[in-house]
Amino acid sequence: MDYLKGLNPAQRDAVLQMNGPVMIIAGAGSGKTRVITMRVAHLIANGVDAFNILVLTFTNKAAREMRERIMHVVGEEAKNIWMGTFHSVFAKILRVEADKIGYPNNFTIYDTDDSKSVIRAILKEMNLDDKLYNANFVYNRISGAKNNLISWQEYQQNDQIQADDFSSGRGQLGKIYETYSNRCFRAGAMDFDDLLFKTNELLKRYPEVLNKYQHKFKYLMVDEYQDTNFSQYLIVKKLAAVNENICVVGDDAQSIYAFRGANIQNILNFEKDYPDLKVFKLEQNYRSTQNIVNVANSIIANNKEQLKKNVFSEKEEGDKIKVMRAFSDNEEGKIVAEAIMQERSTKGMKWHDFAILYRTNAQSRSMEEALRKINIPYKIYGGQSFYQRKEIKDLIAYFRLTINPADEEALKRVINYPRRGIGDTTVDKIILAADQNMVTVWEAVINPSKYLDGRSSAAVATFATMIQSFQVITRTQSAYDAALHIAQHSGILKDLYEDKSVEGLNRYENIQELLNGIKEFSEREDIEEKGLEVFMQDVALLTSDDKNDNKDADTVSLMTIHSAKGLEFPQVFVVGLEENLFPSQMSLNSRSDLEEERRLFYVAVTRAERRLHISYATSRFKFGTLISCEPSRFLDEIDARYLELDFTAKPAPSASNPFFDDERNSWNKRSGGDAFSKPKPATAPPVKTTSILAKAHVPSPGFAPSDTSNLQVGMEVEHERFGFGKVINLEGNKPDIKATIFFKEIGQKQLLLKFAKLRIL
DNA sequence: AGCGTCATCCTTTTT
DNA sequence: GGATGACGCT
Repeated sequence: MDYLKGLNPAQRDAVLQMNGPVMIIAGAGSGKTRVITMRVAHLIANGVDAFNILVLTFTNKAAREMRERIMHVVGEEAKNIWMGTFHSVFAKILRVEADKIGYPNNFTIYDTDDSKSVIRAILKEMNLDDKLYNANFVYNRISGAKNNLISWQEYQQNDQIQADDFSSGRGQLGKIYETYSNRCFRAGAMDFDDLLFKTNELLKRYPEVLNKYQHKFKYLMVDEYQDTNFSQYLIVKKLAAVNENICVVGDDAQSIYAFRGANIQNILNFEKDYPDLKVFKLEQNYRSTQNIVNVANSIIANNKEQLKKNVFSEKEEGDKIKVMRAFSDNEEGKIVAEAIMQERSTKGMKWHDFAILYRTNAQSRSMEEALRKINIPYKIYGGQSFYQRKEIKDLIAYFRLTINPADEEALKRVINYPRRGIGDTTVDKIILAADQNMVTVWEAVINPSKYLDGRSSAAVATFATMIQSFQVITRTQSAYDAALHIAQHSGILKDLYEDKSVEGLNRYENIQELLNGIKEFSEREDIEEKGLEVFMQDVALLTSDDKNDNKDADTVSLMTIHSAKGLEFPQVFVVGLEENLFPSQMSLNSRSDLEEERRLFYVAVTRAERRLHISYATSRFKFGTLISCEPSRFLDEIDARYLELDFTAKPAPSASNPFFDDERNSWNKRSGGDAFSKPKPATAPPVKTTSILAKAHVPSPGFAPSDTSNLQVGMEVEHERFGFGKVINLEGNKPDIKATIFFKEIGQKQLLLKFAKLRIL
């Protein structure tokens, strides 16, 4: 019972409550992971078979770390626990049961890119306006439906949904959803949402299957319960229905995945589902100083929807929270980098004691550049995953196609890469043929003479033969041997080897790295099946940091706040506290979205153990144009007595930026309680420039092109991008009149009048 | 067919 | 500033 030592009374009670429904409301830093770990250990110590325990986590990383920690307490037995993300656990179950719902057990998992690509193809075929039917929008709509367990049939029959779609002019969404579902089914593919949707279908249609897993998983635990969506909620509820040994752990204040369908009501209403629920609240924060906890509390107090709790710290009061202002995103990077440099040397800390957290991935670049400039080692987490790089996806697509030849997205990706003379026209014909004959696309590919004319059919036949040879190899050889064979004989390795550019070299190395990873897999001794097929089962569900984490490396960590959830660092820099960035512009329309942003800020702040720094910039590049920014409203919400303002940063003299006037500087310089509130300077519409090059021209306020039909030589004009100039010649007839204009900043240019946007001065 | 150039859209956030 | 798709040239 050693593991009970070092737990506070609330923690211990939660651990000891083995049976029946349990909800643990765990404030930030309150030892949540520790409680889950110990609770599992306690179950095992009391005779529960590890095979009967299912622990669902939110990330693979969380699952892995938890398994390790449990292993420390209970030993090897921990390996037998079912533990993983919802997606990975139910993908595993679906592989076993796939035939019941009409899928092959080697089904492909489509990632978001695959899904959107399918949607784009459908939109094109249906000839729909891709602005109204933006692929992203459509994807989210379908995803939302699936997360709420609305099938395409139900979608089409639901009056409310149909009314909504028609009133927004998107009446075809139901039809798109239908086609999308059929297309995925034909390809033997499930998207992320299907993994949960189809699990629900399976459990609903096959009571004996449900029964089997209900008895297998006698004890269920769900971490980050506040982030579950309806689909996940229902799976858990069904699995727990017999034994009701369900323990959910979460913190409503840290619910930050509503955009993905997470329903905060799942935690707020848990009590209604299980009347004899035992609730435990963990309120003591062991992570952060009092100042940090107080700041976090003062932020979250602005939210209406929340469970009451009183998070407190008994650690030292700690430093005040430092707020830094920069004049540009690049300068923000610079002051953050310098602050890290200084804190490290004066406090004798390590690089890995620091983390920089941001709202969007795009913000990492300015941080990276600044760190690199003064030689601070860093590592970016998240962002583009290793598995999302083009060359990796290409090779993986060959693997996918070999394992599941129905996989249309994989086929489209590699049928003509490397080049083998099968162009878009031919591919379109194949897909059309498959549609018309109600067969899989692969069916058409292996019988090209039936569907195509002689010339293109020969190339397709060669391709089909190649893939078939890969299938033979894959069935008989180890994952590594098969993978290497495919990399070589597909021509990918050769194609990349011949590219001697720096990027080409890099791509080649990435392929090598993937192959090395597969080799490692092939040499593992803890699994029996080591074929490529088995290796591939997890790949779609892996994310970047699931690969090589060498946590020993002494580097500063950079990541989005979302991916920082569950982590902690001695010193944290939260950057980009600006309106329209954090809170995100997308969140400003609804109260609930804004509250989610606020919870996200809460998560960011509570990552810090000892010292928290917050920064914002008064201008930044967005979509390649410079815009000016206002400090985030969240800064106003923090009780000023916990803050220390550091506005020492001066605009770099070289960056003589026309957009900062003294007037603007002055409102930011006022310190005190309302340091961030703005006397609403008549903010001109965001200042736009086209590039940072000196030649960039800023159009006059209210720039509007004039009617140029009567333009004469000698007139002075302004061009949106080229600036001011004088017309020195006109030639050509009516619609095609060409003007030669001499621009002050750029020099002479020839412009077609019917296209050029000119303002006559 | 294949390649290069131009235009457009984009941004949340992740399994 | 970057990725992706359309279009036009070879």
